[in-house]
Amino acid sequence: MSPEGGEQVVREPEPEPVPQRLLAAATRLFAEHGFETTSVQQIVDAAGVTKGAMYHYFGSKDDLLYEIYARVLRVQTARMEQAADSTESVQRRLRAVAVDVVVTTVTHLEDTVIFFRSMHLLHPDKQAEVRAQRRRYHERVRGLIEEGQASGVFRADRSAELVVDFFFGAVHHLGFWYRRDGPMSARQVGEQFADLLLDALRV
Amino acid sequence: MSPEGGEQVVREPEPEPVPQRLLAAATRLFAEHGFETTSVQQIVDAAGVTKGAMYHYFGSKDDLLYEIYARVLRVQTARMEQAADSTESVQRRLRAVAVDVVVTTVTHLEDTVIFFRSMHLLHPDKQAEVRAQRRRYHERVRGLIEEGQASGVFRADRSAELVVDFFFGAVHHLGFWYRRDGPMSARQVGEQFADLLLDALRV
Amino acid sequence: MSPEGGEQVVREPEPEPVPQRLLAAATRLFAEHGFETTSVQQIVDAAGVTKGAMYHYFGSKDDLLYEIYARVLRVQTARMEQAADSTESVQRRLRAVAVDVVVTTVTHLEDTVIFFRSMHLLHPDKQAEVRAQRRRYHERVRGLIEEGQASGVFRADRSAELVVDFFFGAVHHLGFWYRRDGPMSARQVGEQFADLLLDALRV
Amino acid sequence: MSPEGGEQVVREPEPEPVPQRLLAAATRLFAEHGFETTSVQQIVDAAGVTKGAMYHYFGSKDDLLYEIYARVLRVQTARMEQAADSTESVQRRLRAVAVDVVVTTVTHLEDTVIFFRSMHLLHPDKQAEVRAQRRRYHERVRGLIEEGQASGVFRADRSAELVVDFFFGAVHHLGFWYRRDGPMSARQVGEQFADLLLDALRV
DNA sequence: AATGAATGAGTGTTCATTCAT
DNA sequence: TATGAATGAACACTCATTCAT
Repeated sequence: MSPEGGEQVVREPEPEPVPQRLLAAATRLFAEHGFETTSVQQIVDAAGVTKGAMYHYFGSKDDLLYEIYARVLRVQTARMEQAADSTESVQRRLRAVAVDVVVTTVTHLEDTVIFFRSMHLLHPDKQAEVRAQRRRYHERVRGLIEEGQASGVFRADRSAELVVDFFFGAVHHLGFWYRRDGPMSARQVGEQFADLLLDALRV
Repeated sequence: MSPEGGEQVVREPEPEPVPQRLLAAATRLFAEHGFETTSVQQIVDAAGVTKGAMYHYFGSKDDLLYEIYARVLRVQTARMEQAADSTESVQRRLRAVAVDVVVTTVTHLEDTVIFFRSMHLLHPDKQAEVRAQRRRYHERVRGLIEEGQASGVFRADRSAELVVDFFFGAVHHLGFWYRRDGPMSARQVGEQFADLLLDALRV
Repeated sequence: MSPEGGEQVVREPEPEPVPQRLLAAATRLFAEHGFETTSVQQIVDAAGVTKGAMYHYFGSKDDLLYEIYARVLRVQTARMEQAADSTESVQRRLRAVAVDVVVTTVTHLEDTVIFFRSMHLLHPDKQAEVRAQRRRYHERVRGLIEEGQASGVFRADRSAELVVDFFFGAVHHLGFWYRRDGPMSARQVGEQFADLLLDALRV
Repeated sequence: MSPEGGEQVVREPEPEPVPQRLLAAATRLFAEHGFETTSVQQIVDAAGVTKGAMYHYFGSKDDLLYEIYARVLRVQTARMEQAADSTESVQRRLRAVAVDVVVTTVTHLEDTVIFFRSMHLLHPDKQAEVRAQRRRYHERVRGLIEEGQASGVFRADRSAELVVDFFFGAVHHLGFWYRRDGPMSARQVGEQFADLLLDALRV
């Protein structure tokens, strides 16, 4: 197995660290078979480690689920804030945010599917944490809409809150029908979803 | 057991039949604790029967889940078809369908939540059955949109299919945020969701 | 369904009585799937009756098993006694008994298989009854051998008891290898088994 | 836990490993109460372990049954081959094989009883495995008989196959009557069974 | 950092039997 | 005679987690 003689050793590519391997395996299995129907044994087998190793890095099976979604949420929040805080017009900023959330949701479609399916199995405290983070996200977007309504570029007789719930409902449901090997790219869907959102706000 | 004398006996109100009691108990518990984390024992205890009785009427725990959602789907399909096949203008018909699906979804919000959470745990055959039924539903609504696009009352540069997926995504996600004791009635949400849908199709 | 008017009614052939139908169904199912892995529901379904009907005629599932084998044992005992008590020479009588037990065992091969597999599941009292009846059977055959040994036509240095156990062991094991659609008829096997038995007793 | 001082510690005798304890307990209980009427709980209680431990080592209750008999079959096959392949005369080799199979069958009488009673409950694949192994065993013995028939030391007008079925039928039925505390030792029965087998082949 | 044997509480499901009708 | 809904105890099996090493 190990290099026998020669000075010049050809290194195997550094394997992914154990925690990453575990998260990747868990994501795939949870998406394929569901959180509850995937056993810790299956996860560690798929990751090529043992149970002891998993419990060394993660406190519980729940922790894996939490980490999977928390990662996505961090990424989405960072990207959304960058778009929302830019110097563009509010229409362009809202459109950018809308396209981006579709694209990143599709990029992490498994994580999103897993999450909306299984959030209710998480410990209430962790559920609350994620919900709070999601709420902050929604509120920033709602702020964008209200900003446009206040400045007259968006129609003001639409409830900004309801529009946000409507739009993100559609986005969070992507996992139920979007197929990566289907006819539309993530960006195409994002553009069209953004169109539909802006339709609803056109004066 | 039966009344002995001739005097007027006060009858206990006829209790709900066992299958209905089981479905009601299962719906409540699945919504509250999730499908996988609710045991058959909890269900039969809540329904006041024994496990044997449950397995007399339902083949499995899965069957309960299936029945819960199949019932809703039957109701929604019947109501949608009535609205879609009326003699009103296509705009009014589409609006009626949109309002109605929101109202019935909210009426059966628990069932809907349960279903989208747990569909993946159903036997593949049953999943396929439900999906097929859902697809027929969507297709009828898409037909309505295409009818309007063909007759020029809806803008034709929106993908009817994408609009359907967008709209029903938002509807199916209602369970994640709508609260019956909140500020908006189901009908109010339905009217506003219908507005947003028609915005997207206005020429 | 039943004839309404006409004098000349065409009768369906009288169906087998319920108890017989139950025993026949039970025999087939026990042989195919085993006693323990056949449910009472399967038996009554196969017999085209309901559970209540079965419990009307049989006290328990055990009773079916008992009846199945008791019937065979009665037949075998009657036939054996007829052959053993005839006026032929002892060699011819023993041979006739040997051939006959093979033939009747093959005729009722399912019952025999079921019985030796499942006797231990019977209530001890019923087990004892059957054992006693079997023992009487064996003893009558042993008597035949001892009669031949006493009269000098069979070699006396073979233990009659052991020969009986040896021979009937082979007979009772027929169910493990004999196939009705195989190359040998029951009678052929019987003749050869009889040969082998008499070989062992030849002076 | 470990010895603290330098003085001579008296070690408890190393306990049997868990898998062996489980097999021993299962054998005893299956023989006493039958396979189907022995619960896994009874087995693990008797072995002094928990269910989890059992399922750590054995895939199922079936597996225990399979292992019990597979072990015996391995032993019997090895011993038979040693006797059959020796340099003795074919008569002496066949006799040695016959005596030995009786002795080892009696030594493992419980396993044999269990097996012939319960083989039909095994998964078809495992049944096939065992049958195939048994068949190889029978065929080696049949080969021995045919060898003797070809060289003229056994009478050739007996079907070797039928003789094998006859003899092993008797052997496999030992469990129904042989008692270890009875008047005959296993070896005595073996010698007499061998006599009866050779009687049938004497020219 | 990592193992893997062992735990023990819990799961969905089966089934012979009873009994009011 | 016969029904079939209902019982209730039992069953094989699973699994997240622990812990001595």
